[in-house]
Amino acid sequence: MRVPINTITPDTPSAEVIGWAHEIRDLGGLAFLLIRDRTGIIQVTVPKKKVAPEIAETIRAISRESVVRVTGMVKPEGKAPGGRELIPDAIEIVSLSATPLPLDVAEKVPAELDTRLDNRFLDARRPRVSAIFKIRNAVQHATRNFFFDNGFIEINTSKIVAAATEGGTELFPIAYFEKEAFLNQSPQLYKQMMMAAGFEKVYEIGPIFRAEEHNTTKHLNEATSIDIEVSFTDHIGVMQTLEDLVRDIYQFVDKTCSDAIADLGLDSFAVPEKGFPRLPYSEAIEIASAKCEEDIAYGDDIGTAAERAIGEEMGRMYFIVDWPSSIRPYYAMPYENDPEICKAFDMMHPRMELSSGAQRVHQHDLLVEQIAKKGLNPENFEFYLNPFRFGMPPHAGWGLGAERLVTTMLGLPNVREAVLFPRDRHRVVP
RNA sequence: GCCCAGAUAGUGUAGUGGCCUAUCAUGUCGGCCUGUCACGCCGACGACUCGGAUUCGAAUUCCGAUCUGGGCGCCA
Repeated sequence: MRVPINTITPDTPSAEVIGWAHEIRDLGGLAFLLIRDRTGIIQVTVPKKKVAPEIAETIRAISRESVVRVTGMVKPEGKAPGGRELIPDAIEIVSLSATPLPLDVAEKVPAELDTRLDNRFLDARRPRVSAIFKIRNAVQHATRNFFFDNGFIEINTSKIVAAATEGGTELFPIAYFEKEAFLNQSPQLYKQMMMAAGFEKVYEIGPIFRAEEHNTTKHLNEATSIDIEVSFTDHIGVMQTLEDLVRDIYQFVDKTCSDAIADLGLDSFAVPEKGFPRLPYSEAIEIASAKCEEDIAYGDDIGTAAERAIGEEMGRMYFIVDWPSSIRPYYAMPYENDPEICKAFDMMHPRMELSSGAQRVHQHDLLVEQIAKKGLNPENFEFYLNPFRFGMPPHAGWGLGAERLVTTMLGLPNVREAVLFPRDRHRVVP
């Protein structure tokens, strides 16, 4: 019976392991074979004169990264990693690996991200890479738990749509029989429709597609969005939900992923403290214009340099609130007493934006007015506007970039590190 | 969309016109080696992205193509 490598202790009498040949060190009369599975590494020690001759022969035939099965006695051994080693009774090559390897799994020689992504299955054999995806798994698990516990309904909406929901962003056109269709850039419209459907609290974890030709370490053309929409609340309410969720995710990762965190070599893993500051846009602009060379004025979008300057000043996760209505989408609810600003927010990590959301406009006529104000034709929004005519409750929501959350949480240098098979400007394979 | 940079063995690199039959590491193959843990030692193998130009001579300069990385804008 095969056992996971990390379950073998110095007290284990005997074991069968199946895993990948991580390294082979042949000293002549004595050989060491390191076997790795997803739980850890164990050393197989082969004193060639004391084991069956066919075992010594098999050892010579093993190439690195082959899948091998070893059964044998476990011996406590201070000199071996993990304080134990395996003395083989039998070794079998289950699947021989070809040589040379396209990249060095043992990480003696680094590989560039591009090489790694071309050979992602090999790259992901490296503990520091698989650790990222174990943590990503915990992030999504914690997210689903959080929403389930808080009475949210998970929805799955179509990624094939007839038109843009928000405008602005470029869409990927696809052939849909005799019609033109697109890959969806956001579940925004569907979430809002479910408010009209009376679901009250919904969330979706799903892909979003954006055909923008950006080329940065924080953009993807296919990303995973954690999206919520909640009725009978406002932006303040969903901001609190967002802060609670993010802290909950960090706590869950902290509690359940200590091995993965250690594999990543993180010195510290800090759960963000309660009470993310709510920084009004106008104050954010003041900080940015004081710290940045370039001219930054009220009404400008917050660019990369400004974002960095403000993040430095804040030094923790924070919200930017009370944005000018002019630079937010038509569906962001303007303040009743000051329609020049709106109930929209961004949630920021000092490094980058993680989420944006708002209380939405739920009044049909106001929405038409807002669409027209943006220079868009309300007639093109029939499909979107229809639910607003038949009893749309007040509601608010946000979208949170799952990859960015993981990237900032783990201090990864590039958002592509947090995606198994990233899609960017140049990459469609594998 | 705009801008910048880069492309050398399987991998990661050195190399600013002749000293390049191209450096180093890792790897692979062969040999030696009984406590390695980046094992060590000896030997071998393996590369200048493509096309054009300049030049007596190009990995190196220039032009074009292809591929790649990054910055900006916009965004999650």
